[in-house]
Amino acid sequence: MKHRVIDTAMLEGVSEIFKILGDPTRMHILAVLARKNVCVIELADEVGVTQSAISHQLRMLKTMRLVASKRMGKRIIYSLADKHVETLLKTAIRHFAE
Amino acid sequence: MKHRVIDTAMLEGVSEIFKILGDPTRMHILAVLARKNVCVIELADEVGVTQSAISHQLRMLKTMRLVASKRMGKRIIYSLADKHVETLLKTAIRHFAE
DNA sequence: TGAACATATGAGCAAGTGTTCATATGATGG
DNA sequence: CCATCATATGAACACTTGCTCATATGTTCA
Repeated sequence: MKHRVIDTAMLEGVSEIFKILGDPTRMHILAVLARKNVCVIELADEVGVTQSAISHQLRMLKTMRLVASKRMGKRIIYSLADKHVETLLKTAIRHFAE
Repeated sequence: MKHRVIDTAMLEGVSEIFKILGDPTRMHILAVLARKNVCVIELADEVGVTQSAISHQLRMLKTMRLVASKRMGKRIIYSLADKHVETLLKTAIRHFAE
């Protein structure tokens, strides 16, 4: 292996973010949240998987700081963490449209 | 499940691209190719995995039309498929830098 | 042509992933 | 305060993934 020209840590970091986005369910969750802030049950309904599956994925998305949450009455409302995430999503969609 | 507002096929497509980018080895390959066009052996050397592993990944990257190849003497030189891929990579890196 | 080099491929395996089911935890409001 | 609703969590699973090893397939040029 030659002298390293490329920052490995950066590669790991970037690919980790891509990996998160590389799953249809998570992508769907983010796409819904890009349109409106909703609770877990509504997410499950929109995405079409169980509440449990949504919860598991939300935990991951939250750990990676892609989504945020706040309690509203007896619901917990999820939203995109920041504009940054939104930009990333929209860029991706634009790129896909080609 | 409610009336579908989001294009599922699009979600699948976009997340499929992200999935490809969501692996450090593939990311590393693309990062090298963003700097120069090289043969399989040199890629293996730079990335630090076996020739076989590189070949397997290159096949995937080629199928997804992210890289292109052309024979030069006894070597096969790989390169990024187009500017489009390059843009995607650079965007990702910029986003990661934050 | 054929020995040597470059790349591709297939089987097999260990590790990782996303889902479901069952259940726990937590918070609310009557 | 406690029944109920909302969310989170853990175990188990089928499935996928990326790697290695061995070998096949090309390609070149002496």
